[in-house]
Amino acid sequence: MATRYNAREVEPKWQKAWDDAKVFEAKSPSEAGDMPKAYVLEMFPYPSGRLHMGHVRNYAMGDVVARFHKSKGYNVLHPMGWDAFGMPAENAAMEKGAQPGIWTHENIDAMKEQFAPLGLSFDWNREFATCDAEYYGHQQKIFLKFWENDLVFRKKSKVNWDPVDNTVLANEQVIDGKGWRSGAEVEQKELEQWTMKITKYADDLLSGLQNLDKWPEKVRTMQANWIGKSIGATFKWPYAGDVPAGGDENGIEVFTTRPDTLFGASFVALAPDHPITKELAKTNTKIAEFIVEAAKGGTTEEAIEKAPKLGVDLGFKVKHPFNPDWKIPVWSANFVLSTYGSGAVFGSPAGDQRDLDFARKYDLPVIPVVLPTNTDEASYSIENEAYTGNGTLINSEFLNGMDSNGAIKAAIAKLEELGLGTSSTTYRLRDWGISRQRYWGCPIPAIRCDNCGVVPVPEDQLPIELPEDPDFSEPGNPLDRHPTWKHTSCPKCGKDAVRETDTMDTFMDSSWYFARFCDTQTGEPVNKEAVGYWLPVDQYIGGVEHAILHLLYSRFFTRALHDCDLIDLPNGEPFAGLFTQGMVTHETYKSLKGQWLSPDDIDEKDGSYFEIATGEPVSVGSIEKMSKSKKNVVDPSVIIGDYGADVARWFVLSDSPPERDVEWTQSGAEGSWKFIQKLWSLAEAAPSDDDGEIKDGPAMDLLRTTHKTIDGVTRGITEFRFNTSVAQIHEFANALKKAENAKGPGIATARRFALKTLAQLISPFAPHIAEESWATLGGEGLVTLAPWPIADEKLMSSDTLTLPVQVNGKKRGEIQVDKSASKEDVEKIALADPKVSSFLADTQIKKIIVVPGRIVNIVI
RNA sequence: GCCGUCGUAGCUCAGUGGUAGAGCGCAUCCUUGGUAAGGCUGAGGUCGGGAGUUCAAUUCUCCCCGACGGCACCA
Repeated sequence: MATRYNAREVEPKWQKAWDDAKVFEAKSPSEAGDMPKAYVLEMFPYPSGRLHMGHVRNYAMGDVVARFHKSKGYNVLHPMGWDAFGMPAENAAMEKGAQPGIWTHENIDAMKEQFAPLGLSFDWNREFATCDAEYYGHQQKIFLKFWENDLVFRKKSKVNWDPVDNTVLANEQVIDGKGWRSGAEVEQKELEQWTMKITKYADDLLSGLQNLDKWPEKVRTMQANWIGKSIGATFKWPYAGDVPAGGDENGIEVFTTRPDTLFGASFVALAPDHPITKELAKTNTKIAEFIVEAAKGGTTEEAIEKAPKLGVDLGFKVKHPFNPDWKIPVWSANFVLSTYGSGAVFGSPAGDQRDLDFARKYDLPVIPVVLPTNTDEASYSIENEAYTGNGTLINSEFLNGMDSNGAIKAAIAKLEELGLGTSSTTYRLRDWGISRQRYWGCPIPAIRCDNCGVVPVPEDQLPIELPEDPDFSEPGNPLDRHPTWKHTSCPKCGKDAVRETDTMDTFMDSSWYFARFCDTQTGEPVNKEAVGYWLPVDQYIGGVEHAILHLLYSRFFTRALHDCDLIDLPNGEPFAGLFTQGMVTHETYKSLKGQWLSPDDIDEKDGSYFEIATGEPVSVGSIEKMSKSKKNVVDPSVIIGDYGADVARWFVLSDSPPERDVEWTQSGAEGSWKFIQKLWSLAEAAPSDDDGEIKDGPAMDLLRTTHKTIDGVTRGITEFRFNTSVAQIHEFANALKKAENAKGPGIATARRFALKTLAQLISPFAPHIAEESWATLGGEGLVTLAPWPIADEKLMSSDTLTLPVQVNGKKRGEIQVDKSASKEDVEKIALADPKVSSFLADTQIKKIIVVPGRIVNIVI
């Protein structure tokens, strides 16, 4: 008797079976023996309290990979935890009076409850939250190690300062120059920051990218751009007169990638906050005014792009390095960045658009020095467009006639000979300031003592725990104004001292959690042996928005941990394979009044949408990432409640390629529901017993289809194209449906084999119905633990082929030939085909092209 | 401006130097004891546009158009 598939009963049953059998617990290296290991990790979530569809997609993908490897006999580590520090908890504290710790743990509990019904193959034994004192205590130990090894230091640097909330803001928290929370105009402020020496590894982080062949090209390019290696020369421009106030004795240092254009120099420009500029401004109001003016420009990209070139003559000159008689004026210009290179450049207007714009504005000379290839020197001139390419050097004394590359080398050699400079490499990457004036983060284990300066907290005093009674009634850092927390004694001299009240950037927390997962019980920050076994993560999955920050910081951390001898990871790479999945999107809806409406608020009638509450028409907007603000969210828990986890999982894996966005639609969800039902009806209709050997006919066809499907689905998984696996399973299900009416020797055997294979193939995607089908079919044990089927290549194709026959490149007929037929035989059969021959009447055949196994083309 | 990805059926996407495909949707019909349904059949495509290479181009090359993403006063 046929029954309806009831996900609500079936899914919890199998989740319990997996739990009872402890199938998702990773084995220790010694238990694993010869098993290969697979560390599958999805970026751990921030515990916002609600699971969203993006999570479902991310974790469903990881689950496919993890379950597949499990079936392939790997020892799989697939852990889950919580990236639990950060601003939202403090915002909740300020808005609702919730204590961040309590609020966060409530959220974790709520999300864990939502995770459970999804049936994901996590090893929950290894769960932790980064806000656990145990975890961040270890992080403090790592911090001390880094400190010992000069990988962390204190540095004054410019930061975004929100004067209302009294805190540093990250760049991404500054929107149009204003604090995202307070709306206050953000100030640039010099602050002492704890800083990670990521630039120590700049070159290694760059060259390491080349070996990450299982990373998306896009991410590698983004990181390479971010690191921004430039090869060129650093050299000095000696002063033509006295050393200006604030200046280095020997001259002004500049960096350039184009020393070949040196003879085109017409000015030297310093950043508005270069020491010389700042010093001169003290006695010169014009310069002082310029600094203020230059600082005004907005921080948005648009503002930067539109900002006109501005400058001020600083009133002194330098000598050209190659000709001491040639005096060049020194300016300060708003387009020179103090944070890049030495904060000073020389302007060679003919070869740089910015320099040209500047020169035209302030009437400085423009000397063409690079002649593009195949250009006549006599008629060559620069108007308002600089030539930045390579060419032949002109107007450049000893460099004349050389090509750009040769001239670069010659110019550097000359600078070295003169003792003014040398070839050098500059990076765009800057050291990582990690101080945050926040409560809800990992306390920095340092103590400030009037006698001894800044002193590390002794390791045996760790963890420095956060106080549980922060006061959020006013802006600023609750740690700093806490009545007792910061007061302590100096570990060195014992006198009264204060703790560092800044906490660490939350990106610190996520920079090593994957190493902690390897052994969450160890009393050390990380267990070297376990890390040696599990790392690198074989497959890491997450959003592309972390392409630079999190992934670069983690690559830095593993290098630093290795150099501090905390782990052994010679090539320093934490993630061997990376996949960045697309978002889940949904249509947006607006009411007549222009308010966003949730999909739950609307109804469809005859193809148009109406607001349920008012009956008014609804305008359908663009398809966008699901977001609370636009209300275009579909709650995974509701979907799971209505349709079950397998349907939700199936949907997010079906339509789009994993790296692209997927649009959630009601009809698509219903389609997934129907398909799950179909899978169940197929299993139920299975013959109860085999009926002998599979021979020719429908049984053999089904067997071939089965093997083709095994191959296709497997490749879809290993190539991270789950949507193609899903499509093949659809086709396979159709073939099985057809086979229900088929007759012939061995058809029951073939169907039973096909159905059991189907259960195995769907198990990484829709594991619950896979188990239920498997059990119905009499499969042994859990399908989750059954070895992955292997496609028999011999059975993937048939003995005869259908070949198209073209006449002059157009298809005119089809012929059936034996796989082993010779070219001559194929020609004969093609020419004999009545359809084909009708096109050949009364003509001369010029040529017959036979491509074995593919096609026949008759040229007339 | 620079870099990258993409453009195939109404929608979401496979695919390939040689027969243009799947799922969903749509239409017709069948079933109404698998019923928040199921099944049969079908329509629907100058494979973004143009040029080139080739016996043959949706596929390779070049140019153009469009969409999306990243970077961007980085010397």
